[in-house]
Parts: sequence; structure tokens; C-alpha cells
Amino acid sequence: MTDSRFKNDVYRLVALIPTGKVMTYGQIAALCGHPGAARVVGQIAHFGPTDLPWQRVVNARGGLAAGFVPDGRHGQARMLEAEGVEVVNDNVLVTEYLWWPNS
DNA sequence: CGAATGACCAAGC
DNA sequence: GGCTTGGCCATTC
Repeated sequence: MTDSRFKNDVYRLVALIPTGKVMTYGQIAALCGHPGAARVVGQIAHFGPTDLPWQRVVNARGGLAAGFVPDGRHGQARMLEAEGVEVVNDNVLVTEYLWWPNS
């Protein structure tokens, strides 16, 4: 892989997130083999393809990343709710909706 | 190619 | 309880 497979893995993971579930940046980074590289996931998400459901990607607290959704973080919350994810006070119930590829 | 930036995380003060 | 520091890597200028 001439290009870093890190982003490749990130793409795959994000694409694999089922509807009604969410993942955290740190978790994705860790699953890609780089725990602590949550920032990179953010960069990949920002410069990466919009085809992926970045809306299902939230920070470690389940808080919405905000800033990348034209409608604001409330827009992301609304979209997640539409997918079946319960959002309260702009915070996803990560303890209930957090998902990982082994599930 | 070098420097700067960034949709984060956790610990420290 | 809010700001600062260090760490990670990719993309942009």
C-alpha cells in the first residue's frame, strides 16, 4: 500500500457502521492500529469521501463532532435520531449505541 | 519538501 | 469546572 492503510481502514470501518449505531474517533483510530490518533481520523473524515456516514462518528463522550454539518450539530443529532440513535442534549447515548466491527 | 493545521483524547493544573 | 499540554498522522499551503 503506497498510501497509508490507516485511512483505508478508517473508510472501511465507517462504512461498516450499521444504521442506528455510532463509533468514536478514538475507537476507530485504535481499531486501525493507532490508538491516540483520533485526530487523524478527524482529518480523514474532513478530507475523506462524503460517501461515508461520518454522521455516525462521534467523539469519545458521544458528543457530536459539530462543525462539519451545514445544519450544525443539531442537524447531525436530528439525522442520527432519524436512523434510530437516541440523542439527548446533542449527546449520543454512546453507552447504548456504541458499535464495533466485532458485533 | 517543511511548516502549519485539524471533525480528538486523556491527563494535569 | 474550564484551560493547557503532549501525542498521533494525513492533508493543505
